[in-house]
Amino acid sequence: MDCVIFGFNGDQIHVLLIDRENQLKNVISEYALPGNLIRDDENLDMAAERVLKELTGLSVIYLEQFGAFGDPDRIKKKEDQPWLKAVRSIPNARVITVGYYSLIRMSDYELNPSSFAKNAKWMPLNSIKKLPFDHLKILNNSIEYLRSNTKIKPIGYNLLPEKFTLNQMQKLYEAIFDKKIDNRNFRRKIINLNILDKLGEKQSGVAHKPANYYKFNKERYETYLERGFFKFEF
Amino acid sequence: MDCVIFGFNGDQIHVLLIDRENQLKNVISEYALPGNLIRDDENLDMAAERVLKELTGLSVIYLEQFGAFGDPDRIKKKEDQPWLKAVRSIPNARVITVGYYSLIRMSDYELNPSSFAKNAKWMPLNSIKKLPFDHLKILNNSIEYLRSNTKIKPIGYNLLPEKFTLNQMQKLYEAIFDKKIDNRNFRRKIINLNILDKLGEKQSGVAHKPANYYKFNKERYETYLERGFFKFEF
DNA sequence: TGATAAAGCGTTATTATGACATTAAGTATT
DNA sequence: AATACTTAATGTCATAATAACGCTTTATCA
Repeated sequence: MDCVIFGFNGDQIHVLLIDRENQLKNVISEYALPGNLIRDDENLDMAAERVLKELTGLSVIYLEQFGAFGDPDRIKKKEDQPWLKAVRSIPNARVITVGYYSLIRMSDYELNPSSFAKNAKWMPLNSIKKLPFDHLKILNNSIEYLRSNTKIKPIGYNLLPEKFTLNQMQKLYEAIFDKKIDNRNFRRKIINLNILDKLGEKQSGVAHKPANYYKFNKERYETYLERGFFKFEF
Repeated sequence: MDCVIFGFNGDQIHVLLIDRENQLKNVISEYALPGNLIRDDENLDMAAERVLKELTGLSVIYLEQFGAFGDPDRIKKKEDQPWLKAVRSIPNARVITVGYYSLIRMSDYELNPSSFAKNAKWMPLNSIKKLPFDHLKILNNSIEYLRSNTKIKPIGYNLLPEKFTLNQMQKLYEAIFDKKIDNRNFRRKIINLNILDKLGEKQSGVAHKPANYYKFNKERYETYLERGFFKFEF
């Protein structure tokens, strides 16, 4: 069971990693995806929730499964052995893992540091070059999954603040796809979806034209979550 | 490891099931998805291939993972106990399964019955009302997965005969989505994709205007397999 | 020769798309 | 008070895609 928790800070996509050094001394410091074994009495969704909570303190409402990973050598890397020997009762037992991911507001997590584990840390997605085991593969899969999900479903309810501007939303999409998007076309598309309600409010104190605040229309958002938007509906 | 093998006979979607009675006497006759335990030395893709081959004789080129299933009570149904006791060394051990699916031409399978296991059988998808364990849930998930895949990728390369008519292709889509599609709009959409090459050939011996045969343009087909077709590309 | 059955073409009104430039509304600076 | 600066927000146009339709074509069969 491994969890990929994506966060957005208004600019970059981040991933929540845990520092295994704090879990165990005299093992090379290394950040990893929060993950652990599944108990015999819990289902996969429950396991994901529990593991995440135990390792990071985070209670996340919605975790989604995106794949299972089971290369026989996924825990065979030499540098991963010390950690396994220290932590697992059968260090070299074959382990298949199930990947879960979620999207959350980074700010929600940063605001209450006391209640969270000290060894969890946000890392900018682009800066993650190395992870133990097959976590890099798992991470890459989760990103692909996130991207294709973003193409067929609305997204942002759990990543953006409750009130947000269209440009904040656009930045989120740009961060996910790692590319610039034309602002007029983006606006038109999003607005025509009708998943947003325009609030009367505007930004204040900014040294430029203040933007309007929007929030998601939950009902329509959820309709699209179920239905999806496809080019080929037939 | 459980496999959902979809087949198309020109009219209905079928699913390949195995009859457990032939595997083991004095157990209630029941059809199930081909499935078995994963070995310690094989990865998930390999396991799916092997399990399928062992249980049905089928060598399938392409199996795709669609999900992991791990409710603690997925093998706790009373009626499934005799079979488990007879077959598993630890009958009530907790088992998490990974679902794989594939699409194949039924005719390929029917033409060489000798080389295939006698206890495998095609069942029309619509007629499958009961399966052991959580196989019905797995099957339903695979169908959902197949449908949403069909909306974002070309499909049919492994389901249709090498040469086929546009109407055969339309019937495949109608079978997958279980609904009628307008023939002119379907043709236009498919043709504009440019994934088909029109052969000079026509049907013969049919009591109506003979249809043109087409085949997939592999190159463009694969381009779309990778790229997908999305409404929201940004 | 006409009935039958499926194949396959075509139109129209509406909507969505991509590519592109300018104006608007605030603060900050002088 | 005037001007600079910065981001927000709106608009157009040519092209492409869509859904909802009806009619013609080409074969066999009786």
